[in-house]
Amino acid sequence: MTAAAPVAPAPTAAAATDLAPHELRILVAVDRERGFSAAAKVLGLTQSAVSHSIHGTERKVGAVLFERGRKGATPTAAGTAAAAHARRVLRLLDTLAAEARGAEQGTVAGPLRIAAFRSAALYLLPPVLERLTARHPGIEPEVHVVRELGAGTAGEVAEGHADVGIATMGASSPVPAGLIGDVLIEEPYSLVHPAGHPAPRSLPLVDWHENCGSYTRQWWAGQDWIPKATVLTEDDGAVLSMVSRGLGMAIMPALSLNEAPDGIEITDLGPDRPTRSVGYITTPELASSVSVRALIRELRAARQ
Amino acid sequence: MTAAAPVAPAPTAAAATDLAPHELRILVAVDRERGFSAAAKVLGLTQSAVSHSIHGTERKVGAVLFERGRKGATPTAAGTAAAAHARRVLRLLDTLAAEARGAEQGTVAGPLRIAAFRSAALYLLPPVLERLTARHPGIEPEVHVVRELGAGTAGEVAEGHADVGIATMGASSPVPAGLIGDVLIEEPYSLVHPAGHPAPRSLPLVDWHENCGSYTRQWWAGQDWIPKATVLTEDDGAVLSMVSRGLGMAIMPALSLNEAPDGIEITDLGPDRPTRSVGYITTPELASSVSVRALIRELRAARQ
DNA sequence: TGCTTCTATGAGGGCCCTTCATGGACCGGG
DNA sequence: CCCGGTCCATGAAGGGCCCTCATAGAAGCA
Repeated sequence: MTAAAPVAPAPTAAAATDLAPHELRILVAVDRERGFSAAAKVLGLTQSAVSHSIHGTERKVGAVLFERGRKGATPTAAGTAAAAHARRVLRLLDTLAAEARGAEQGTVAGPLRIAAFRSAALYLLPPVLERLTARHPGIEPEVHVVRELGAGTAGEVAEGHADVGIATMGASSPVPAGLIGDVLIEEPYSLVHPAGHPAPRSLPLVDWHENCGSYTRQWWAGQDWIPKATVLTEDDGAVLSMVSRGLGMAIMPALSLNEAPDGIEITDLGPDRPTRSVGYITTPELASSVSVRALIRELRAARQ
Repeated sequence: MTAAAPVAPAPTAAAATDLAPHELRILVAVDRERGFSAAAKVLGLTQSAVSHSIHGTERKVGAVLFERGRKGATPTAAGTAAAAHARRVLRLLDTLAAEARGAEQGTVAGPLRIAAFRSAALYLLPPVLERLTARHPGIEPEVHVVRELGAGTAGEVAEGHADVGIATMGASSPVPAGLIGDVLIEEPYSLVHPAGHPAPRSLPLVDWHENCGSYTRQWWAGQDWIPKATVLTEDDGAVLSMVSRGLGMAIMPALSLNEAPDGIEITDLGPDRPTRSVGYITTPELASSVSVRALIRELRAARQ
């Protein structure tokens, strides 16, 4: 019974496959800073530590995560995917502690990162968040305005930058693969034009980048009226500004019309008007988190 | 730039708040087993290690997670919430590695880890892998022979040790939960016995561990012939060897008969013969990877 | 009162992460 | 051309952390 037996120090070798939180943080930092040295500086570590850590991570994952070059490190496809997951894991670790503390006190607390496109952040979220924080004072919502281009708000959620996304959803792709969500409201498009204009339909159509034409394209196809010209602006706020100055007319969803200035007339397009769906998106693992569920409940209640 | 800085050994104290994977595993085990000692036994650890770990976890989380009592440990509300999150974190950590590998293979090539039972690895995979590597020279298949006991090849896939598993599938449980797959071939069992034996059915039945009797049990139930004795051997190779030496007869699937030595006679069991299904199993994440899809395509093509 | 079965706690050892030194590779300028 | 600058890689040494080994305390049961 002395120290004779070495008492197998590591009976299971399978444990060597999971990544520790510090490894995840290093992975995320390298992905963000695009370099080992830069990541080391941000983390307060040595470049050597980062190099060793990434090396070990690549061994455990079984894939090359970064392309090392003279100008730093650029993530491979595997590295990008791994960093996205790492952000989600770290986020979930944060909520674990926050919600465990909340469960002890019977409250709901912790940060809640929301990605939303501009008009949703300005006109849809404020009343919702007001009621949410009134009901759960511990929740700290944080809204990031994201342009609904490319992956958009859903991309922010998938990559672990946000917990919940407010997104426009085409009928074709309701929710991206690997995420979950639902439609909250279906809002109509209306015609907006300078007030008192004699022939608004003769003006050029003003559109903006985020307004993926697919929502209105089908409607246009059924119209015998085709605008002579189309002007593309930066965002829906700029569209309204142009219309109010008499420079054109536009087809805009209801959310964007909350900020309609004077000098603008809004015309309903009738029963066949185009619509777009606005919904929420989150990850499967966060969907069961208390704060996310509380937010979704308020969103649903607000849609009426 | 000299050694002016005191080189603080622990510059950040915030790192002390996140939970390592092994702590999460212990947390989940205690929640499931309702006791420190029971969890320790399951994890192959000491009760002391579990106690220390939970203590540290509670300190990091900032809440009491378990109510210690005479009959073990029962989770508090905070403990239940924490354990639920811990399970999600562990699952996300698993998918991290799997999806990173999948993303890497999405490019062109990479290692492809296949878990297969013995006879599949010896007689089913070689021609398939030959065509696969001929078509995709970048793919490096790596076959692990796994005994089809317990979780078997599906377990290897579920635990992230393999990308694709070749498994025998009972009609009852086609594919384990959380994994996806499909049946490739349905192969018949045949009677094998020493060549020229006057009364082969009077010999003892030779069976082997992996041959989960469930496939043939139903067939036996419909037979009026019940073997006098059953001998259990290590694997199907040993069964064939015993039969060839006249020590018994056996009911074996076609795949195992590829290596039939001389002195063995194979008899078809007729239209009501028992069959077993052999299929592939993979994870949803990897199912979309190029190499895995390429392998499955070749497997399907080979089944004819 | 023993026996059994829980958990708690302190001391010590080994693993692993980090730092410290290097070194190699590459680029641009004098 | 070489030299300084910027990357990352690598091997060796140190320290923190986690685990095991003891041992103790507490509670139920015969």
